Parts: sequence; C-alpha cells; structure tokens
Amino acid sequence: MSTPVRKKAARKSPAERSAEVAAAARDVAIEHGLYAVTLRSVAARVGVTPALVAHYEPNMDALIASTFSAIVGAELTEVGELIARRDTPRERLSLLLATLLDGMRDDVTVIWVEAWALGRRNEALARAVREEMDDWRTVVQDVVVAGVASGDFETDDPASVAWQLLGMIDGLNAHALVHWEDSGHRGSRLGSAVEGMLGLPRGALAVPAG
Amino acid sequence: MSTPVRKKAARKSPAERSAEVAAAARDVAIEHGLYAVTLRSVAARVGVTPALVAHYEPNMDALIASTFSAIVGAELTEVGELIARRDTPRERLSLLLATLLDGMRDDVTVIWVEAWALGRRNEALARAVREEMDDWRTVVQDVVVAGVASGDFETDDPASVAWQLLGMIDGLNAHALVHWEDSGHRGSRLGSAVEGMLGLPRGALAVPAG
DNA sequence: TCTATTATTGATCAAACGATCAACAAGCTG
DNA sequence: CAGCTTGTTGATCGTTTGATCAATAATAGA
Repeated sequence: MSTPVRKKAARKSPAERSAEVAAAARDVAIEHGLYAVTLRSVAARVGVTPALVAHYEPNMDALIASTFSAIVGAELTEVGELIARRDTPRERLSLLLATLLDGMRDDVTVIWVEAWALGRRNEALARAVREEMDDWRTVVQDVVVAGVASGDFETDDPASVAWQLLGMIDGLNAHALVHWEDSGHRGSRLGSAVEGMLGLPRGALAVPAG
Repeated sequence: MSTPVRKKAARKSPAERSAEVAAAARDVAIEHGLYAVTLRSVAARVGVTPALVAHYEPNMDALIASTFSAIVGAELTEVGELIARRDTPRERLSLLLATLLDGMRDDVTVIWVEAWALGRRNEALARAVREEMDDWRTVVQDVVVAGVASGDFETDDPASVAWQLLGMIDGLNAHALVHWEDSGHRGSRLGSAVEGMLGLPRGALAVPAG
C-alpha cells in the first residue's frame, strides 16, 4: 500500500495525455516547487512511465519552462480580471498592491524565485521568465498610464515606474517567504512609498473596502 | 593539458586546509552560484580529492550555508563601513540605496536568490539566510532610527520600514538580474518612494557627490 | 631515529537525474 | 475479423551528486 501500484495506464489521445502531463507538472510545481518537476515525479503523478512523459516533451527544460508560464500566466489573468472591475486608476492600483501582497500566493512566489535561479541554467525558462515579467509590466504600466491621463498620477516614465513597482512587490514577497513572521504587515508601508513615486497625497492609496 | 593533473597535494594543517576549502567554496559560489558548490567542484579548486573536502565538512548543506554567510556577511561589513563614514542619517540612507542599487554586486544578488530557493531544501542554509537578513535589517534600522531621532525621518515603526526597504532593494536587484536592459535606471524611482515612506520632501535623498 | 598520529587518497556505494529504444498491445481502419 | 498505426512500457545507459572507509604517507613527538 506504500507504493500505489500502477496497473496498466489506459491508452488516451495525444492531446488528452499531453494535457494530463502539463497539469501534473503544474501540480508538482505548486506543491513542491519547480525543482521537483522531474521526469519521474511528473510520471508518477500522471500514473505512467517516465518514458511516456519524455515522449510527450522535447526535454525537461521545455516542460519546466512551460509549467512556469502556465502558473504565472494564470495568476496574471486572474489578477488582471480582478482589478479590471475597478473604475478609477487609483482604485485599480490600490487593489493591485493589496492583492499581490496579501500573502495568499506564496506558492507562486516560490515559483518566481526558483525561476530566477533556475533560469541561469535553463535558457528556455529564462526566456519564459522574461516574457512573463514583461506581461506583468504591461498590465501595471497600463494602470499607471491611465492614472497619468486622468491626472491622478504624476510621472514622466510609466514603464520605469511599472518595473520598480513590480520589483518592490516581488522583493517583499520573496522576503516574506523566508521571514514569515511579519507576513501580516507585508507591504504595509508600500502604499506611502508608491504615493511618493506617483506624487500622490498621503493615504491616497488606502485600501478600498470590499 | 585539458585536465590539470593533480600531483600529490601537500599535507597542511587542518586550520589551513579548512580555510582553503572555505575560500574555494566562496570562489565557486561567486563565479558559478551556490548550486555549483559541490563536493567535487570545491575539491578540484583546492586541488584535492572530494573525500578530503567531505573530511573537513560535516556535509554539503553546512558548507553551502557557511559559504552563503561568508559572502553575504562580507558584503554587509563592506557596505556598513562605507555608509558609516557619512555624517547625517539622510546621507547614510542615500548612500546605502545608491550603493546597493549600483549594479556592481550582481554576483551577490545571485547568491541571495539561489539561497531563497535552496533554503527550502537546506535547513542550515535557511537558518543562515534568516540570520543574514536580520543583520541587514539591523543596519538599515539603525539608520532609520537615527534619522527619526534627528528629526529627518518620520515613522513610528523603523523595523518595519527597514524590512520594506530591504525587500524593495532585493526585488529590484533580482529583477535587474533577469531584465538587465534597464540596469542603468535600476532604482531610479526608489528615491521618491523612500521619501514617501519617510515623510521627506521630494529630492531630499538625491545622491550626494563623491 | 623510531613511533604514533593524522592528513590524504583511491575505490566504491547508492540515489537521482535525463534520455533512448526495441518491444508490446490497444484501438482504428479497411 | 485482420492488419496497420501508435500510445505505452520495461530495461537500460551515462552522468552527477553526497557519502563512507580502509589504506597510505607525511608530520610531530619521544
């Protein structure tokens, strides 16, 4: 009973099996990190042989890269849809900060940190990381641009501001990963920092109710 | 000529050899990252057998942890002495930010990122990371406290401010590691952000000459 | 100078990894 | 129902890792 004996593994269509492999890789990554996404761990999760996983993927570097993109891309979509429901740039930015720093996505933060480290030895992953970072920047930059247009924000380089914002957020989350003690206060001072960056009056980014 | 043939390896005192091993581990980590610090890579660098490295270290987790502490601790000492030469808290903070974001220490940033990732599988390293982070926080916090005392800064929680500052800095550096393009502007907006956090007038943290 | 200590080594293990390939068998097609 | 396609497997290879241990040789002490 210790090792769940794999009986035979039903024959499935390539599309279906391929999707299974991708899903298993995502599960493993979320639970144990990108480093745990191996030929054998993914195979075990799907309930097939390591050889079959290798059959569906060109190599593990590619699977790890696509797994990273899937996880991070899903998060971006989710957060993007969430803030899109707010009306003003100020509210959107405020909600964006609050959401990304609420401590509910530490598993994704681990993926990010591991990707930064692993990307140095996995070129496909490095490319994926750059792409996802750029997508995130675009979303943040759009909010900033809208805020400048509406007269709420004040900056002459929204792209730069977007980069810096994301850097701060990722740094705070990465820190919280290790120094979990003050998780509650994570980003408690970021509001006034961002207010300083965007020429806002103090308290302008206070978290909106709901 | 491909493999530098190791002749014999002179017998040395335990203290000396132990120091050699530690130094070699630091070199390997700086050049190729913490992941490259293996029994064999360190042994090759010292010019001895992997067995000898194992003889001097309880296990590789410990060597990796102590290597991390050595590298990061040295950086802290260096930066600490640098900013101590400035007179006012405002100058010290300004120099601290400028120094940590000048892009000259990307090799150390890699060590940090790898340590955050590796720490999840190496308990000794995780402890070392927490210790070094706390040492850094202390240094930054001291500057903030001094600034509050002198009336330059305004905050009711210097420790929290210190954490957030370090989080931002590490995040920006980690980002720059991947998105090297805008390395020049790294942290260009952080000044006004920090001014917002500490209730400073705009431009108060402009980099002092020299 | 002789002996006891110990720094150092070669050999070797087991574990985990990515990857390949001939062979099997399930299902589609005629 | 027969035959071809192909999803799937078991076996196996080569590499890299951390770790152990008896044997060797250099040093220090008597």
